[in-house]
Amino acid sequence: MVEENAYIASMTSRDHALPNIEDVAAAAGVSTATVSRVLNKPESVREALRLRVVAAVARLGYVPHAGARALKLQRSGTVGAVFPTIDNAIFAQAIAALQQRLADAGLQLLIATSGYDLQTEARQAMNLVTRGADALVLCGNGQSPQLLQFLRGRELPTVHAMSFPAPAGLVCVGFDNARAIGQAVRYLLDLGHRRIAMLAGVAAHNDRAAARIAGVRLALQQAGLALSAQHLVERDYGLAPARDGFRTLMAARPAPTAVLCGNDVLAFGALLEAQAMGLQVPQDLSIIGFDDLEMARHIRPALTTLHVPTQQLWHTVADRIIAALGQQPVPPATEVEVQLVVRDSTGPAPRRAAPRKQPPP
Amino acid sequence: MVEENAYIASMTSRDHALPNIEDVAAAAGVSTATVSRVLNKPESVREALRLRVVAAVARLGYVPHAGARALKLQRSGTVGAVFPTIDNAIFAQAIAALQQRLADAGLQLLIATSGYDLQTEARQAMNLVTRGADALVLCGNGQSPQLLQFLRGRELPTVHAMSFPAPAGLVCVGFDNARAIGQAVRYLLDLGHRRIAMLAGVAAHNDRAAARIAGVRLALQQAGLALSAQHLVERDYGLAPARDGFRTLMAARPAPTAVLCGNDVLAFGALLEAQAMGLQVPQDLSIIGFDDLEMARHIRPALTTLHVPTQQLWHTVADRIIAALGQQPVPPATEVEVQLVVRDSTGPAPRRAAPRKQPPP
DNA sequence: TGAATAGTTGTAAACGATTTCAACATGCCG
DNA sequence: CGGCATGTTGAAATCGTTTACAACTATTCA
Repeated sequence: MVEENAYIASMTSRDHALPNIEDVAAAAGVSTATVSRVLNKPESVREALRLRVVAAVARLGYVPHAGARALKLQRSGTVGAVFPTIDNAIFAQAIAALQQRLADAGLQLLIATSGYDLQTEARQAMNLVTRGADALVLCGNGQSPQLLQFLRGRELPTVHAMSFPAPAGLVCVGFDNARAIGQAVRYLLDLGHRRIAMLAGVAAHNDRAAARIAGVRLALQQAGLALSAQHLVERDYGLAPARDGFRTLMAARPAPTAVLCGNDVLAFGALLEAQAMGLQVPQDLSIIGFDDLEMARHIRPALTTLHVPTQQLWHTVADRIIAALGQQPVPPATEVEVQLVVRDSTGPAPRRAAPRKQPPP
Repeated sequence: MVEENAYIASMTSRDHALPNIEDVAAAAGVSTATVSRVLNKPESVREALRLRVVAAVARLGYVPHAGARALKLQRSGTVGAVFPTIDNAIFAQAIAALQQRLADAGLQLLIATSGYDLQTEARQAMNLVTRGADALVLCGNGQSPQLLQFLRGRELPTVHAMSFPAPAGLVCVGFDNARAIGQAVRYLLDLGHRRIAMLAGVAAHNDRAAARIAGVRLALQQAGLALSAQHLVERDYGLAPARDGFRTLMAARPAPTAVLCGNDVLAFGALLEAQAMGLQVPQDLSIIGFDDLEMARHIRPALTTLHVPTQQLWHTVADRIIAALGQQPVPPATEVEVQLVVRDSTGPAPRRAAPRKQPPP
């Protein structure tokens, strides 16, 4: 059966190239219109013919040409997304959730990365559009003006994820970074901490990192405190930079009794470096993260952190995209809830001024 | 300036749709052929004309239609890759390296995930081809027969990553999983360990996990030992399953003095659970991972593991794809070197039979 | 029986780019 | 000044689909 079919196939198909819809039509003895209908609206063609066509498709191994399809339909079934990096579990999960939901709607995700650089983000986004993306997903709302202008000109459905609210005219799904981290600050204040430091992401070119710093500033200010310059360091999101940054923070005098971290990766670095320095967490020092990665509940001491409902957030992003592509109305701003999860890396402020060592003269 | 341009644009372009190459040609007063040449082979058109065209392109915000281009050129400039998951740092790094190198060659990466399921992998791969992928990257060489047949029929350049060698006719870049893990086994044997257990990935539907188990079996056998059933558990790659699996292994009697893990994530789980159980690593128990993720050198005790040159591996994968698309010869099999990195999670086998507790009767 | 209707199928015209081929202009040489 | 090579440009065919429209068949009802 199989050999016979293969033989027929080799007789009927043009042997120099991939099978065509025309080849299939010829093989099935119908017109190309019928083949197309079988593939796109099967119920509109008679059972007998349909089976003949399906058989021919299978026999020739026919796959419709995506480009031709996109050309005729004026859409590619493709959604572009630009992430700062892929090498951070929070974005890996984001991609997984986004892709999954889009795939359910028959959409393919195109991914690009910006390395936290606005120019690169703009280039990559335009590149995705060039490649035929029907819609775009971006992180935050700190895009370069020229990119925003470009998108406005194209009327391309775009969703800004992980920020809330967004400037007028933009569709966003996310949370208020400043307000979210305020919860953590107030929690530390309630525990009696007064010397609170921040190990932040690099604010330049990253609106979320900047918002988190601003949130800490604001919450401290509301308690009559300030975030002193020496109690704020910014580092790239990586374990090695985090450990270095943490060491810098702990060299400040007076040393902080609590360190708020811009994300969980920074917090893991801080935790590990604290252990290496012989500090007891949370007795000597409290540490708080942001994101609630899987490792946060497994590491010892388990990390107190701000839980971001990543899956929900990115599923919602996908839903907004799907709605927009389906010409359905899209709510301009959607907020997801970020909640403090208290685990074992935070505790009451220590009584002593500086834990353990005295500063060198 | 900007407003003026916008005004002109709105006058000259068909206002109902995106600008066409014809619109650009009209705006510049040239033929579509010239516009195309300016975009693809600029040196072949006179300076004066070229500038007129470039200006028109900018003014209209023209972007060539990817589908039309793919249709005419019979290639999309797109490479598909199917990963088991994205939510594991080893694959995140892989994607980053692959994407970066492909982007340098003007190629866009299309990503899909299989969830470690062969049927899903086949579906996703075909989906990527349908979407116009010019080439394919797959993990391992354990693909379903029908997928392999489909690919043969299409003569689609395909690279199998992370395995070596590959069956005849397949192009692969990777390492010999069994041989690699053999190094770790021999190292443990040299340290005096005799009761060596394995916390493996799920072998069914994952040729790499299976090969690693086989490698441990073989290396033990060469030393006159065997991997007993109770000293092998398979778990999904996640911290929670890893901890559960580790607990199961340590309940075996006699308890193992060393645990080889199928990858670093499993090893992290084992390490954390060991600490939770009050075991001293490496005094009571040695643990070895596979992959050498960034966390491996930061976690305490630092993890002894098999270092995989991920970046090099995936850059090479990209190079193979680029060569194949450029009609250049492609070496069928490329091996990268996996090396044992000794850190602090391994040590001499303890003298006592079972660490700490005695087995219940 | 004939006409109207509903249900299938085919013909052919787009969709938007690239590129062959021919036409034209220009510069050079004899 | 004629002929030839060289360099630019445009007209038109082509890639593989989808779909509006027309054509045809079968069914139903008067």
